[in-house]
Amino acid sequence: MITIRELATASGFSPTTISLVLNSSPAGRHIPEKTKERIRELAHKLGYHPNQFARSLRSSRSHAVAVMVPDISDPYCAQILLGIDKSLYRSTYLPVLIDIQNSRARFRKHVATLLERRIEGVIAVANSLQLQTEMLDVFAKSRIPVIVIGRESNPEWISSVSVDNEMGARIAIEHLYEIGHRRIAFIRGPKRVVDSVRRWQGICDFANGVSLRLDSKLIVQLEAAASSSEAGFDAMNKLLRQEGRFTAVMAFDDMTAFGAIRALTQAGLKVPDQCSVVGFDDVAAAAYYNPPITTVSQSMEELGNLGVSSFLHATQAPLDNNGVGPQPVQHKVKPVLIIRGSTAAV
Amino acid sequence: MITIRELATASGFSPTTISLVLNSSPAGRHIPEKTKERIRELAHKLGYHPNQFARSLRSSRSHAVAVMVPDISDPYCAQILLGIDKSLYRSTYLPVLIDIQNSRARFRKHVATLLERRIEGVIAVANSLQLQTEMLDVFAKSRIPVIVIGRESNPEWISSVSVDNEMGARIAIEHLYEIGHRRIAFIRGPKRVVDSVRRWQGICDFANGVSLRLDSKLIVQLEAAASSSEAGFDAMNKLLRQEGRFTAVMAFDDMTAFGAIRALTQAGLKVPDQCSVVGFDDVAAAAYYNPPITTVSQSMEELGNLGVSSFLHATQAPLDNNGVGPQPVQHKVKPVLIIRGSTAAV
DNA sequence: TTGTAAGCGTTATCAT
DNA sequence: ATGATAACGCTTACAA
Repeated sequence: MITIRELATASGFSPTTISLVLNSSPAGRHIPEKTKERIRELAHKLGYHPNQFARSLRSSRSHAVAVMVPDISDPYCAQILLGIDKSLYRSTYLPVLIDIQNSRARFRKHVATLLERRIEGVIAVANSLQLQTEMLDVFAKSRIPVIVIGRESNPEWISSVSVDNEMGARIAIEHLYEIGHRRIAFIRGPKRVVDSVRRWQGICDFANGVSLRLDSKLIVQLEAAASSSEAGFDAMNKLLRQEGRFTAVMAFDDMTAFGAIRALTQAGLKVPDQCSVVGFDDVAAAAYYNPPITTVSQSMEELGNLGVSSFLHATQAPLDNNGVGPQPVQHKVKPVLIIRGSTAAV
Repeated sequence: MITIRELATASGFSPTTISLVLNSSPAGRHIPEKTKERIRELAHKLGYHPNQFARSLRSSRSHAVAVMVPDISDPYCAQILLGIDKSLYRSTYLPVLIDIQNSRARFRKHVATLLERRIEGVIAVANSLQLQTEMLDVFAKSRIPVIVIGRESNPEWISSVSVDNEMGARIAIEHLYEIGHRRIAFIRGPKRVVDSVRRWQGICDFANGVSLRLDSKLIVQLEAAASSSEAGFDAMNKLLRQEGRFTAVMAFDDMTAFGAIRALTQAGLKVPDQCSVVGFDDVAAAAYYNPPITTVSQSMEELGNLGVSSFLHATQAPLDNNGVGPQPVQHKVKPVLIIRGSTAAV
């Protein structure tokens, strides 16, 4: 691997000149174009690639951001990652993907790694509240900005990007209501997840507004911390076993909806003809499920984009701000209803 | 951020001693346990984290591997990533995730980044053949080992981990045959994809063996390079429009199968009662699709694991090998049939 | 217009 | 048993 000094000897110029040219430094503005040309050419020909370690060591800038996900195989994460990656690609930052695997031990081991690599920020996708707090402590101590993407929640003193869950739930139930559904069943998210609470709030608000009665028999509560299609399947079966009738189901999220639809189908009920189902998230599979499901889109790619902007903003800010650190920003994006084949008029 | 020198002054020892202790270097074996204890404690108390840049600069080892995926939001990648990540976690290597987004421009820009960061290897998931060749040139020049995971294909002079596609296709059709299907339709993968060819080979072999006739009317060919549920949907409709009857469909992969099932359902045909469908890959969604699909499992997590072992092997090898570089290894894993709800006896 | 030299934080080598 | 020193490759004052 060729170094700048070798390049210097090879070209007859000094390392300084090479450096100035290759970085287009303002200090090198008086170097004649011809020289620059020659140097660049030679660098290319010899396959010179500046050593980032040396560079980082000198400049104490790593140009790396940690991107933390609770579970990389979660389709919810995938879409957000896509957005993050696309945005980061235009910046000078390289993402260091960290999969926490919902394990505290892993989290802790990774923290050390990240600090050693001097990452300049953390973009965390939908971490559990507990991890967040811990994260804040440890990264704040090193003045590393943390941006949380995904779940609404956070203390005000941390930057976040999330969807307006309350509004999302409202537009979903509104849709069902408008196409004539009155007896609607609900699969509520786990109580400990903030999103569940917000979404339920949206539902209650709407129901109150139009004097729609929410029948407690038609409400099941998800228990496990993580949502899954299995949980949705079980919940739906519980709903089917009780006597109350319903024409539509609002699932906590898409995964839950998938399970619910399977249960419905297995019970011989056609979706959407005999029962409508709506999800939440607009996970990739929502579009190709059988049937494709009507859902509330979080536009997760955009969440990712916004997360990156927030990070970029945060790293710039210290310059403006006299040592206090940048003000955290709370982005909240508007959800959009995507109508597909899992809902129909009664 | 505290440095080793600050730690030295704070502790009263020299940087050398600190380094020896913190790295448990053999050279430090004569340092009394008490001293070591004290140093470690202080390091922890002051939150000392060795600067990896300095370390890498000194040792010219980055402890980083590039993990290249063609498209991060592809569920096929997700599972493999999971395996890679889990294996890498136990090693000293940090993955640098690179999403190529199927774009040559992105690929090229990233190559520079990777070389600058002195990554020690590349684990590439299912890249198109063209990119592979290019990759080999550029990385081979820098003696960086490349491992290709996923699609069977490669020249023998490159390490790879892939599933036995021929066998996979065979066990799939064998399953259909055993439960009584004789008129089987096929959605073949794109011609340019090596996997398609292999899988088709497996099918023909089996058909020959049992003298099963393959009706050309019942074969549709996917055109686009990438498989998608939409393509499967269209292909299935084409199949439905022609007059030949069939009781089962073998799809190129799971995504195709999803689309096919949707088309079948929309046409009023019940899966599996009126038509069985098998996929290939065992993507996560295969388990929670409606109905859950019978498919050939590539055990992608294991592919990921094997990819990492191959990489680890390759980086170790130069030591054994006198400068020639390690022998590439071709791993081929056995696929397994996962029987779920999309197939039934005739 | 170009070059010299110091220093970023670590660790390996050689002293003491 | 511990310490001084040089070197890894690069950037940037400062000199020329």
